Amino acid sequence: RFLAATSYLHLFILFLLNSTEMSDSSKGKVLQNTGKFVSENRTEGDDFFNEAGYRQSRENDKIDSKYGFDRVKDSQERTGYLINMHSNEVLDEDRRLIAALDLFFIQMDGSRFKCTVAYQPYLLIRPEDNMHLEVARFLGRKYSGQISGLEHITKEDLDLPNHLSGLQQQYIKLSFLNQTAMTKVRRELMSAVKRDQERQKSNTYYMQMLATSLAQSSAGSEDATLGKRQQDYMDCIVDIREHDVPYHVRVSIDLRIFCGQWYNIRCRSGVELPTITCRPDILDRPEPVVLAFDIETTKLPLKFPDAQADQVMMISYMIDGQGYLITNREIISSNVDDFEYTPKPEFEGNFIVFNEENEMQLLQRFFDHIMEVRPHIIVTYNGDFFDWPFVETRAAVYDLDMKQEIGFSKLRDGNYLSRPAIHMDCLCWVKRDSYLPVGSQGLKAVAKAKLRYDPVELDPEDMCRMAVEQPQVLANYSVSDAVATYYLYMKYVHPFIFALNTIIPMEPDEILRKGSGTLCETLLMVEAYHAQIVYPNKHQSELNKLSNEGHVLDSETYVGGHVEALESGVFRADIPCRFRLDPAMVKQLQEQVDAVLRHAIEVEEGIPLEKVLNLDEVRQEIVQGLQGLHDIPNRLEQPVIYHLDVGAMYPNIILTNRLQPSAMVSDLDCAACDFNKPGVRCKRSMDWLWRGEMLPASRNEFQRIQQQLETEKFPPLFPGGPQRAFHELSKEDQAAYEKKRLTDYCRKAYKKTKLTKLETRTSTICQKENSFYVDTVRAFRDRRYEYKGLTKVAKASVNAAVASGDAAEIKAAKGREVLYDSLQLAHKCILNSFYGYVMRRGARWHSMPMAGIVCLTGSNIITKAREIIERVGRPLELDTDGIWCILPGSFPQEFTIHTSHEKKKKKKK
DNA sequence: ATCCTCCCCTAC
DNA sequence: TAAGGTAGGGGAGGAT
Repeated sequence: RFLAATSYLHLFILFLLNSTEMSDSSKGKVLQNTGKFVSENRTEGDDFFNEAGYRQSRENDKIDSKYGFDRVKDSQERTGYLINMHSNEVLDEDRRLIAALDLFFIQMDGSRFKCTVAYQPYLLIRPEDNMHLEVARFLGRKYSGQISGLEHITKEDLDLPNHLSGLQQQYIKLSFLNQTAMTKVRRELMSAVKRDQERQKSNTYYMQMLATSLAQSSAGSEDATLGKRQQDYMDCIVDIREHDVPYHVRVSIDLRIFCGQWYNIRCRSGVELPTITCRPDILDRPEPVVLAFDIETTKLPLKFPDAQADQVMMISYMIDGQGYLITNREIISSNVDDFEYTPKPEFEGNFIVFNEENEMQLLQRFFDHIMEVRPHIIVTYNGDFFDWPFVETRAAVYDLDMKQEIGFSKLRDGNYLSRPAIHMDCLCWVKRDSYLPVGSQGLKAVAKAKLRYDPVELDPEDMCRMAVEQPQVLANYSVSDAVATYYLYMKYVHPFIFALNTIIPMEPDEILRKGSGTLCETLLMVEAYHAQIVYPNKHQSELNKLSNEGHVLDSETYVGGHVEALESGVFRADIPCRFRLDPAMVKQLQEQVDAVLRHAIEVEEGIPLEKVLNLDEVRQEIVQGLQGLHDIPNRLEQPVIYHLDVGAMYPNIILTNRLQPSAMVSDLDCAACDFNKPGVRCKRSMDWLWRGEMLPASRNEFQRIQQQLETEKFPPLFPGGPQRAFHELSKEDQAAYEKKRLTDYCRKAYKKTKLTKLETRTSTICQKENSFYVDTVRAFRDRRYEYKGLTKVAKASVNAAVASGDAAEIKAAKGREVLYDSLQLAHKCILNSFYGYVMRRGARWHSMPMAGIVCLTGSNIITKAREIIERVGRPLELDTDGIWCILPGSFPQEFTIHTSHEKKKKKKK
């Protein structure tokens, strides 16, 4: 009774606080006490209202308002560009905290608003067959305080035997008011499922034993299980799905809401779902307020700056192209005047200087300026690990709380983030998407490679001296980093991230920072959801797996790309080489000339053969050239050097063979499938190479070591705790101890710790399988082709501009060329990840056979190509999908085809 | 002195 | 917690 009294008192005080606050801020509309404040069915352990959650939600709204994102309360229709989203919690009309997604919009005129979509988080569970109703009733009772909705649904399950005939899997969808409630219930459901799976495993062994010895036990065991079922329905839950989808990803997928798009938004009363309609017809991008900053600090000679002892000397930043510099006059010996730093005409930088007395005033000035302009996006270069933590620490020295001042603080993975403003760290883009080698990932090198100018460089050891001796020079340098960061962001990072934003259901800063495999998986989740396909759970690797021969596997994988280094030396077009051609191969090429020409002209260029004007001449020239090579196959002549490569090899292998994790089927899958009739063509057999590294010890030796471990004691879980027996350790720790002990044993007994084995394995790929995976890959490949096409167009316009001598146009066209080229490169990285993703740890769609097949198929293609080349020239080096080679200079190479088609001229190699 | 493992970095 | 993959060269440093 006492507990109940305190909690009511608590709620009541919070309620009072809340309603006064509301009437202050919401100007007009005040949430009324509906009288449902303390609802009848509320129970003690009820999580619908928790104080911490409520305070957090208020905190969230406060900081959002500080940046001008106030929650829309009227029902007027607005058009807004969705720039960001964050999960939040709001009170419903029963004053319960419910999960919601805050959407951050910019309007055409630059004004801002926030709109909130309430959406219940959910997960799926699958009870044993014929137990759905009972389990649903049971769960509804057991979790009446937590579960807010319970629904029987069906989903496409690609692991379900015979699903191609239309069979679907049935699930119970459990919805929750908020994530706290879901997490709590999920924990118990998951351990129930885990228990069941272990029972299943031992059951199979048991059943196998039974099947071999006895034959008449089925009737009795059914009765036994029936009795048990009535005891505890928790044990009837055999699977749990989609319980680990981040909330904002869930809402974004289900409601098809993506950042980087325009929407019409009309809110309705209370927390009813607002209507949100996409406006793909609006193509203009709004211009968000972008602030890029960079700091210079003092430091000791040959040391890295230490935020505890060193100071910020300068902060330079750009806001929408206008530069600012704040100096710390305690360090900088004289005032710095306004100046200009424009490394290139298109990267203009006029700097206004604020000379502040000391570091505290410098920081305060910076924070005040941020709150004055309220940037949508703050840009840094390695700000996550240098600038932000340094500023935060220095501010704390003066009792300035950065989170209080501007809303930024260290959140997940040590990244500095805020709710209303996005932090874009350009270094993340450089690492994942720029295709620059690690040695060129410094800001200076990136500016050179991507912005195409030579930035000011300065030895860090000279900086402190220059603060005293040459403040203006230091200012120039300081500012150059802010300029590079700002324009790098505007030119490359922003267009790329906000292009991906429209197809990947995440927050912009996540799209910038997540691994490429996560981006792939999220794209796949979007496709799967809309194809009604239930998500597989995250893949878990088996601990201390045994090989087919009973050895403990240290690691297993597949053989990857094929590499050959064939010749070394200096090869140049002006140094003659000796060639020994194979006349039979030359003859063969000669015979295929017609077919090759037709394919190149009709299929690749899309020009009908009859529109070609000089087909015969070209054909004749090629045939004659080859004839010359055929007649004199041993030659000493100047070479031509080629790199021949297969375009987008892995994605195309995936597409042509319809390779996808769920299509890798076993005999059992096919046996259960209705389409499996004699002579069917849906089963494609493909080989791959498995490679395992295993410990040489036998199974018996391994078991002896396991028995030995059972008798030993192990270090406590926490210092000072009791020692633990082997079975008290976690499964992972057990496996680690086993492997460690076995390795030591092998070193002594076998004098080696590793046996490597290769095996050719064959897998069947179902060609009828639901194609959502390959469809996703194809869509992404085509997206990349679009950017490649645009690169080509831009290149052509550079040439046209050069010809016309229009300086401004040359620059603009070159800019477009670099932009589209880097967009297509970035897409290439994610495209290739669709192959690598299937072997990623924890991938939902995981498959070693699929990755192995991709590589072996590619390896065969490139090997075949090399065999042809060595008969008409000399291959020098071969790597995965390309061959460096030399051919005789007289080999037929380049021809111009004239057509009457609207494309006037075509060049063909 | 030699081998082995780990780490870093690049090519694809 | 979050996490594309394999092939392969080369250097540092420890074990034998």
